[in-house]
Amino acid sequence: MDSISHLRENHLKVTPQRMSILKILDRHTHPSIDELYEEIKKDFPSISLATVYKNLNILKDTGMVFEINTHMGKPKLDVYMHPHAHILCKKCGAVFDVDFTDNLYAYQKELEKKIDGKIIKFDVSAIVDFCENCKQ
Amino acid sequence: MDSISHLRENHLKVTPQRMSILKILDRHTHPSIDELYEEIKKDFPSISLATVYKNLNILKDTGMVFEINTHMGKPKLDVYMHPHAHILCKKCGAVFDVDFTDNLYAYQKELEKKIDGKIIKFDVSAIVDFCENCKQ
DNA sequence: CTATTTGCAAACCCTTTGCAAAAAT
DNA sequence: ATTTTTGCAAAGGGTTTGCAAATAG
Repeated sequence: MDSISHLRENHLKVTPQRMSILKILDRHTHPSIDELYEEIKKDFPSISLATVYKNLNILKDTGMVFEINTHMGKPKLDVYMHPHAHILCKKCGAVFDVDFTDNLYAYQKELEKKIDGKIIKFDVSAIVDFCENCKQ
Repeated sequence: MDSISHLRENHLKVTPQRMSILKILDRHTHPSIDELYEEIKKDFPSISLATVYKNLNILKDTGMVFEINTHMGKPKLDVYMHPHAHILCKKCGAVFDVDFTDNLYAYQKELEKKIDGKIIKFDVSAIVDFCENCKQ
């Protein structure tokens, strides 16, 4: 579903600042909050950091946006897309997306059976010493 | 490995305050930092919150202790034990441990093959609307 | 026209830091 | 004897809040 429909469904107004946040997060570069802020300022030089925080909180409440705990440095931001896991590089701090596979879906099913309930979000991160780029 | 050996290996002194933190985390009740602080004060009424923070940072650096991002409310604390995943209850905020199974190990192997590297920590959390206790 | 959002500044945490005294090795 | 740790108080930094003006629906 596109961002605008998602906002409308949640009775949220479509403001340029809000759309800019979503557009940047849709790149899936997983910025930290201050990196996002710097990026938005390119389009909205006068945007307030408070506006960014307020929007992030609103978008988190709808489940559209969430934070990734990297266990090192600042948390990174992500927007919802089809189920995916994250690879976190300990060296450079980058976050990479990886798809779920049958094995992971099978574990999810196993868990749901075990707890007799539905998993509404499955958060999977693998921390590695070096990523592709850091291996050089 | 027991806590004392782990501390010695990392050239950390075995202080009563530090041991109290580890003893409490070993219960795997996943307290937040302030819940941990309240708990420690039962044993050390005069302990400083700064001491708790300093110890948590030191213990995180060794990989012994880490934070769980619950995506709601404050982060929770955990100590290392054999590979396990977490179930996070959206209703009450509680964190429960669940074991890895073959399916999850298989996904881990798949990922390691894909990235041609070793996963040093595999962080898996399932968020549910209600836990056992909240279903009532 | 009404309700939400923005931007600013101030307030409010939570976390870290500096330092002297105490404790561990 | 040396080094780390503790506890206190102060500083720091990220996040939230209140409010008037601007904007979206």
